[in-house]
Parts: sequence; C-alpha cells; structure tokens
Amino acid sequence: MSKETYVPALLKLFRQFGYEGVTLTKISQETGLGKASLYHHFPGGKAEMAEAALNQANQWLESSVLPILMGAASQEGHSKAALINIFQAMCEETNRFFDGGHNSCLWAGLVLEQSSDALFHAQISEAFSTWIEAIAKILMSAGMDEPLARQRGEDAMISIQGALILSHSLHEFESFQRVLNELPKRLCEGI
Amino acid sequence: MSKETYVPALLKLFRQFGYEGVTLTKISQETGLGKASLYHHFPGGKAEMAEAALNQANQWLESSVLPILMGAASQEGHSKAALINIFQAMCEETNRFFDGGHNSCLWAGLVLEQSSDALFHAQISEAFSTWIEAIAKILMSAGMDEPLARQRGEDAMISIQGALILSHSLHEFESFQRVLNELPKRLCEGI
DNA sequence: CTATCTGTACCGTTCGTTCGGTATATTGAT
DNA sequence: ATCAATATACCGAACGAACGGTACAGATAG
Repeated sequence: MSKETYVPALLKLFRQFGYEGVTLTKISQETGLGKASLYHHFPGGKAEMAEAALNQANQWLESSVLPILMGAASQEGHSKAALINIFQAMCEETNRFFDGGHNSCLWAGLVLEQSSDALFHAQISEAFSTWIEAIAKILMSAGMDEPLARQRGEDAMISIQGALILSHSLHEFESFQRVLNELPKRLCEGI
Repeated sequence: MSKETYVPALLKLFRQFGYEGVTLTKISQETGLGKASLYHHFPGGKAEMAEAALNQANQWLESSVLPILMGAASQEGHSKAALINIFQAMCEETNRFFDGGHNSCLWAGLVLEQSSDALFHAQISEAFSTWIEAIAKILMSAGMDEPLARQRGEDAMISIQGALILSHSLHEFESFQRVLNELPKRLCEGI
C-alpha cells in the first residue's frame, strides 16, 4: 500500500481530535498499520502525519473548490445569476466536504491549539488566503471594487467557520445549511 | 489563597492550548502552585480545572453580557437607534473579553476536540443558547418575528466565532474588528 | 537476492495522579 | 492566656500508564 492510502484516515483523525488529541495508538487502529509501518511511510512521525492530513485538506481546496471559481473568473462580465450559480456550486462542494456540518474543520482545529498553530501556520494561512482571493477575484471580474470583494471573501470564510462551530456546539446542523444556502446571494449583494 | 484566585490562569491556558494541549506542568507554572497543591483546590483533577475555566467563561456571559441585553429587553418598543446602541455595547464587551481578537474562544476550542466536547458539551451548548436567546428576545421586543430573531442571534454567534478563527489563521485582526463594527446594524436589519 | 514493508518488543520521557508530610492559621476548652 | 486540636494551604517525590519513537528480525513481493 502506498503512503497516500492512509492519508484520508489521518485527515479524519486530526479533524476530530486535533493535534494533541490524536495518539499514535489511535492512528494505528484507524489505519490498521503498526507503529513501525507508520514510521516507514511517515519518517517525520506525528508531525509529518498531521502535515499530510493538512496537505490533503489544502489539496481538496485546490482541486475541488478553486476550479469552480477560477474557471469562471477568467472570462469577464458575469451576470449576477451566473455568479450565484458558481457560488452555489462552491457551497455544495463545501457541504459535501464537511458532511453537512458533521465534520469539523482541520484548519480551525489546528489554529485554536496554539502549539500546533506554530507548526502549521503557513499552510493554514495559505489555505484561507487562497480561498478568499479566489472569491474576491471572481467578484471583481463582475465589477465589484477590490476592498469590498476581499471583505466578501473573508465573510464567506467567517460564515462557514462560524457555522461549523455553532452547529457542533448545539448539535444541530440547520444553521450550517442555512448559512450555505444564503451565502451565494450574500456574496453577490450590491452587484 | 482561595480556589477562585487561580481560575483566570486556568481560563487563559485552556483557551490557548485546548484541553489536551494543557498539561499539569503548564498549569503549575502559570499558577505558581505545585501539582499536588492543584489537587487540593481541584480534587477532580484536570477535568475539574477545565470545568472551572468553563464556568468562568459562562460567568462572564451571565454577568457582563446578559445584563446589557436583558435590562433593555424588559421594556417594550425600542427605536432602531436604541437597539443599535445596545448591540454596540455588547460588541464592545465582547471585544474586550477577546482582547481585540487576540484571545481565542474556550467554547470553540473545546467543541472542536471531540474528546473534551463529550465532557463539557452541556455547558458549552448552554452558553451559546443563552446568548442567542437573549439577542432574539430583544429583537422580538422591537417587533421582529421569532424565527428571524433567532436566526439573527445565531448569525451573531457565527460571525464572532468565524471572525476569531479567521483572525487567528491570518494573524490579522482587522476582520474581527470589522465584524464587530458591522454586527449591530446587521442584527437590526429589517426593523 | 534485493528492496520494501510490517510485527514485536522495547526505549526514554512525560502524562495525570497520589502519597506522605510540613507550615501556618483558626478554633475551643481549660 | 495557654495549649492542644483541627483545618487550610501547600509541596517534593514518586507512581503506573501512556506517550512518541526506535531497533531489528521476519515476511512479502519483484
């Protein structure tokens, strides 16, 4: 089995328990691999395993979200309706990735542990920046001025992250769904 | 020294590192107390210390936030401007508590670790519910219908939590300030 | 035969926790 | 006022368990 086989299990674990909360025993159980095998595939140990999970999340962004936005941003002059469709597709993919709100966000979990934030800050920061910029670009291609477009990109991240936390806190996932449903219109407001 | 003396230090630590990230050694250093002494004040061990920190956060909500909203909700018929002033006061207190976005949220941190969520879910859930309901009540007293008022309460939590995560991820705190500045008007929209 | 992979057994360290005990202050009966 | 008795606050040292990580020999496959 190749290294990549086990990365989804790593993503699941670090998402669920955070960096400090994940133990090699848990990883061993989840992957079915002994510790020695884990160190064969990830010589850097726990830190490299977490980084692999993080890369998997950033990979999702790059290969499942950005294409939706970037393919559209290249051509100028979208109608408002076309923009809303694009953002709807983005939200659907986001909803799928977070399993309707049941999955929590690896980026958020690692950021809130200051200890792991130090190790992974670069990749986390890059993920958010990339996503925000992609949203801003498509809004600017539809005529929105840059500062507002950037704010809208930030608003998207804020809404998604906040809704994930609220949903987990209340064990109730309607609010996450509502946010994703309302987000496309909110982003396009004023176009 | 009494037990309450050390609770602020506990709040600071569990906020910063999460439940699994905090060690008794760190607590000992931060409080200046030996490990054994900690067990004199908190016989329940680490779990009781985290619960004390959680109670401190919930206490802040009850004694510093709810009075702003509840004193106002009792009398009927606020003008929109009066409502905005009240929510502005709420946001200022929130900004103070989170030190301009530099502090992260204990509730969010514990929720994202599934292990600790199991232990503390009741208190976290209650905190969010209480805050949401207080916002909804004051909006309803100004004539807003209940489902929308509840949604606005949820939106406030979502914005605050999301902005905290984004600010920590980007090491940039303007977005947190912007959210708090815009929140009062957003909550009152449509009144 | 070689290179990759894996299970067992183990390493040193740190975890949360407990034990036994000290120092100081407060009480209560004489 | 005196002096034992009690209560409170605190600490050094050590506990077993679990941690992340490693050494090494056997299995497996090309």
